[in-house]
Amino acid sequence: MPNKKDPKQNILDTSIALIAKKGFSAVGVREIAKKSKVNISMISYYFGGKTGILKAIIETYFTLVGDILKDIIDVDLPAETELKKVITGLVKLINEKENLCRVALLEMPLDVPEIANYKLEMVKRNMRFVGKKLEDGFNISDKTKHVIIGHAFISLVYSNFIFGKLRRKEFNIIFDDKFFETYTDIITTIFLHGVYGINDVCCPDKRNQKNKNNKK
Amino acid sequence: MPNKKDPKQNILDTSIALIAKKGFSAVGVREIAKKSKVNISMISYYFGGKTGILKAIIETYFTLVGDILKDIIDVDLPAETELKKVITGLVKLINEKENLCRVALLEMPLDVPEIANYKLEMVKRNMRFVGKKLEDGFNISDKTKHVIIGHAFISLVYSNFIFGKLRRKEFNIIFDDKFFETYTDIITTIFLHGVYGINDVCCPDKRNQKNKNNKK
Amino acid sequence: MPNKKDPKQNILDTSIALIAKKGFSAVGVREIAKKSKVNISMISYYFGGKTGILKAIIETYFTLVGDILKDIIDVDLPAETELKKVITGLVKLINEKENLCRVALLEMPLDVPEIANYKLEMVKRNMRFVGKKLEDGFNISDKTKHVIIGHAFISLVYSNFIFGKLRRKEFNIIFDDKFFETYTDIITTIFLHGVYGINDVCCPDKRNQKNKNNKK
Amino acid sequence: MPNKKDPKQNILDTSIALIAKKGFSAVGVREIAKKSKVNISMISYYFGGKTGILKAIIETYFTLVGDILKDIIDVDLPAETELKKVITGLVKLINEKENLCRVALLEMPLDVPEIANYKLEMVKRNMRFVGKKLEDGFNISDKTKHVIIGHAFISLVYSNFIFGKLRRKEFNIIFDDKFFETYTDIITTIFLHGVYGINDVCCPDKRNQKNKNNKK
DNA sequence: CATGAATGAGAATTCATTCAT
DNA sequence: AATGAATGAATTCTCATTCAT
Repeated sequence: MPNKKDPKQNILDTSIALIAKKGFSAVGVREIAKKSKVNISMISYYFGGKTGILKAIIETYFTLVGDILKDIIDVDLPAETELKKVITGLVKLINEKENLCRVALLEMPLDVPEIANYKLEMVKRNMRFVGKKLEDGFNISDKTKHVIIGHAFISLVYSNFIFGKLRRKEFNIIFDDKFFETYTDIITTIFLHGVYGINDVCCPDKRNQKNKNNKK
Repeated sequence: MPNKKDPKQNILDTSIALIAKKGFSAVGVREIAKKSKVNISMISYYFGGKTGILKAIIETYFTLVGDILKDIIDVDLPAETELKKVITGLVKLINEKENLCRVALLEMPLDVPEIANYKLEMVKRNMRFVGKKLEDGFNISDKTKHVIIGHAFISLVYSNFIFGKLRRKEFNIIFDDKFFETYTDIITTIFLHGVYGINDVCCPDKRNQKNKNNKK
Repeated sequence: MPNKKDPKQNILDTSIALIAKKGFSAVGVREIAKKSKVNISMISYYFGGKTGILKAIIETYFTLVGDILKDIIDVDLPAETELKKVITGLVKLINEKENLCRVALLEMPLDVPEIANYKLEMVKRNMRFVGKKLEDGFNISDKTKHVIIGHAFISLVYSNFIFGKLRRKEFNIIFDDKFFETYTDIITTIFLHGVYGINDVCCPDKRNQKNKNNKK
Repeated sequence: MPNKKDPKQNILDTSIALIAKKGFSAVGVREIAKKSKVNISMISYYFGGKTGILKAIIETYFTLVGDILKDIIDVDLPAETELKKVITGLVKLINEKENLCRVALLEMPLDVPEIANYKLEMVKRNMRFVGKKLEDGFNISDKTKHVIIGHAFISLVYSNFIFGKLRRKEFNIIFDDKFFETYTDIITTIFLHGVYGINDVCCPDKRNQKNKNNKK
């Protein structure tokens, strides 16, 4: 429990929870300070102001995502396996740090160009990974398609978190490890089958066996 | 241009644009009133307060979606065709009223239970449609899978709008009718192939015809 | 029930009830209009604005008080009898139109000199009556005493209404005709005995019999 | 002059003066802040909002009254002497802090139950004192009479302040120490003689000499 | 390093009144 | 005569930030 140890991390954790719930603008520094049990001035002191918190959150998120990607890319694997690993890694991240992901991805950059640009840079970098996979592994080279499929990919991975939150109480589904396993499987299947479908290629698994002509 | 005609609609249009850009909490009634060129008091007068605007937006959106679904469901069609028609309809709606959709779907309900409940009800109603299709047309009856695939569906359909906005200026892609045609095709393909993949069934088109030359 | 008949009186009645409860400034014209079931503009139309209502209320009250005094003064009676009649009349008025009296007497004139002056004029006129009685009937001619006793008189008469309202629910006293009879008796007794006491004269009733020389 | 020293007391003093003059609802926090030469936010900061000021005023008043009563009750005195001391104490308080008294006593509680209940509790406590005196010293035990005479008592004591304010400029009476001495004497005389009158007992002073048994 | 009082701009809402219909 | 939409000023309260201690 690092809450008592590091006030900066404490503020960050509280902020993530609050912003995920209410949105950045709707959360006040007073509220954050009170819940973090630190003095109001500490927020300006540590983060240079309210927007500094958002920046720190976004940085944390993209660092984590970067780590996931780097670990997978470093090892040379077939495109499919890589994608599956990436999806698994991302879903694990979302599962563990859902609020962080929500804030980092969905909160508007509030006309703060510094944040907007940083976020854009990160998104681009991650997208480049998907783009490369599509080109290398699936013979899709059209840039427009890259964009569409790239966004489809990230949307699929995050779908449960974007649209599921509102409906959690409605279901008696328990969001345990088993659920996330199923979730990862289904999302991976949809994406892989879906992308093969774009290339008019059936059955990814069989493709590998038959070694059909999917030239790069 | 009905801006000069109906001040209520004028306020609504301005609000949608501003909220889509900055988020609900970050937009002030002053700003809305100024851009709408109406008196600040008119917002309370017409909508009973700031949250009334958000409520009106959400109502408008779900009415539009309801109309799309109703038109398609009324005619009895095969599941696949229906899904494709729904996707086409939704993408058209998003294309025409992107900001409205963004606000209605992504804005947090701000702890206003009235809004949250209404939104939830609408989401549930629409989800039921996807659930029925999955059961009738794709032999998927597990409830957990319905939820996951349902959210995957809506995420896919909206993917370009959730994650694409930030990157628009980066690409020289023009978001014209042709783009949205391509977009609709790809999303439909991904979803259909993806869902068939879950059932370990290859090539949806072939499945139906069982013959070859499945040219897209 | 004149509510449906005369909208002006309707507005006035509603206003009296509301202002008595919440105070003049705390009551809005919207509230009055809504409860009176008339259009908001009618208040300006009939009374020339919100303060016009207060003016009308004060005028009504002092007219009623004036009528009471006139009826009693016209007939030539001994001071004591007159005072008792006045107290009886006023208590009856308060009993019947408590809210009207409360508003007319206790509401601050809000820096509207027109109202303040009118009210002052009325108070002076009524006070003159008490002053005359004190001089004629009780041999008290010192002006300072007139003021003090005059205010004591009016305070006594209104005491139940000024301080009693808050505590009504506390008691199981029923404010019926019998109560007001007792109330009138006690107040009259206190005032008469009290004023005689100032002159060091015991027992007003006996005084009349003994016809003592009550010098100041 | 503590105005420059303690901004909280400064706000309170200004508020008392303004509310006494115009009524609680008619006074705005802007006005208070401006006259107190503090920032508007300080009112919420110190008192938690506008109603917090009223609450603080009422608390101050009843604390002061409680102190007066306690000092007198602690010493065991005959009922008459005690009452006279109480009246003297209260008149002194009113003289010194007239506006405070006016606000605490006459301002409507504005439908804020917290304030209303507190005020009621205080009024009840103080009334109990008068009730006890009436029972012990004057053989008046009927509860209805207690209420009537209790209110009469407080009304008498405050009479000059309730009805006198409006007419101050009219008289050339100077409200100096001598006036308040006269005022205290007259009020005490009226009340004592008045209450004896209720018991049909003449001349309280003589009563003591003659040592009559004054049964009701 | 840490505090919390103080700031002034800005938040949403409500006000009494007016005016075209 | 009567309506109700529209106005703009005024309402209370909260905001993120700063600064002296």
